[in-house]
Amino acid sequence: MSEAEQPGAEPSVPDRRAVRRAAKIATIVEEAWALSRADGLAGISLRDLADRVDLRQPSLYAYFDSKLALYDAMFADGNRQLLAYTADLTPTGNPEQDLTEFVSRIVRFSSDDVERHQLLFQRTIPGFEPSPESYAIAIEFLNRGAALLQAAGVSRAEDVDLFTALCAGLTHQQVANDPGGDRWVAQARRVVTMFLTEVRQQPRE
Amino acid sequence: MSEAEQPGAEPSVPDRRAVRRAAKIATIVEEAWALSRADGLAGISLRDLADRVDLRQPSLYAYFDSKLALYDAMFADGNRQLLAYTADLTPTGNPEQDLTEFVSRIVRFSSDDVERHQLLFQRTIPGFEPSPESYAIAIEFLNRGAALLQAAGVSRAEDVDLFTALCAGLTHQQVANDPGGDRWVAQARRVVTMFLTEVRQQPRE
DNA sequence: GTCTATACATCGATAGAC
DNA sequence: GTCTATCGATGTATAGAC
Repeated sequence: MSEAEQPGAEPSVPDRRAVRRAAKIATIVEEAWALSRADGLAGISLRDLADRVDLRQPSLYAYFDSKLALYDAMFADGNRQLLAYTADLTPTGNPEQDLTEFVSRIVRFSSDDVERHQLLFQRTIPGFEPSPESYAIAIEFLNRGAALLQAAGVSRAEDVDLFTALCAGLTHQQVANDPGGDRWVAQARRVVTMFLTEVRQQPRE
Repeated sequence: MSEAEQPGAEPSVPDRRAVRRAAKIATIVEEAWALSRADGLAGISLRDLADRVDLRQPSLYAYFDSKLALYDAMFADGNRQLLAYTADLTPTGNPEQDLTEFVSRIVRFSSDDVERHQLLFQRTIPGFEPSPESYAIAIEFLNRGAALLQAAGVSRAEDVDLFTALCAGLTHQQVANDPGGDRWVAQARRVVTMFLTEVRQQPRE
């Protein structure tokens, strides 16, 4: 916890400042999620948020240019959480098994936090569009799914479209009708099997 | 346009008033949809809405107790539109064909109006929950779908859950990634065939 | 960076006159 | 039912001290 500078360690000072700043931003985003769970995603008040992080409302502008910029940071954060949520998945050599686990995770992830799901997968905040930097994280996740599909021999655009619709459908129903439960999570394997059977039955192109 | 009362036609006056009132409410709801298409569902301003229907903002409260009550009227209206959109579907005796047409209609309906889809199928407005009366209309539509499934020999809860997820997935992807288009509408038949094949392959209970 | 103080426009909602 | 007037809260933004 020493605040003393090491001689010759000059660059460490701005680094420490950057670390502190990043930590504060992380705290703000975390509290913003907490607020959204209480008042809805669109119901976040910047004054309430400032209270939670021991700041005055104008001081939030030292970290975010606008409320939409806060949503953008939350969007990036949520997508990073999604990547982390599926990070330990290692291919077993059985594509059907891998896809099933992948789908289960996605549905569970959405079910775990409805507001997060709303921000990541629904366009609900008027005027909000993710920045290219934040969107890149979302693309990274999509690529991970595409790689799994590729390993299962799925690459045609219509087949990929079908798969994304299946994932979206399971998550949507899970979130809307059984949040926190597993009524649709439980159908992940069935859906993947059904999907692969359908795709493999199509004539090769 | 006579305002004179007919002798002995006393009950017709409150009736006419009720009709006028209902017509005004219908106009307000219609303009609310138009506004939501421009500014987003959550972006509706009661002042803008009042302007569109030649009222001052507080006068809207003669028709709706709150903004949430307006959303409730829109929810009921949207579900009535959905019922009307599928009203001319008559069973052909071919359940697969009937289900396909049903799914196509649902997806197209959602694709036609993203904000309407958002209000009907997503929980996006903080604090909004449909009233029992409005929700009953939604249930009526669900029952229509359940009847079609029954005709196709589908009645198990897991199978119905799977079907609703398939519908939700197609509509979600269509709305999110190709609004107004038909990229996922075009997969309706494929999805229904895939679904019925899967369901009929399960052991009878 | 953070604060106090303040400003502005907009919002949903209410009171009370007519 | 409709109006005018007004309220409190909000998002947004800035000035200026420390």
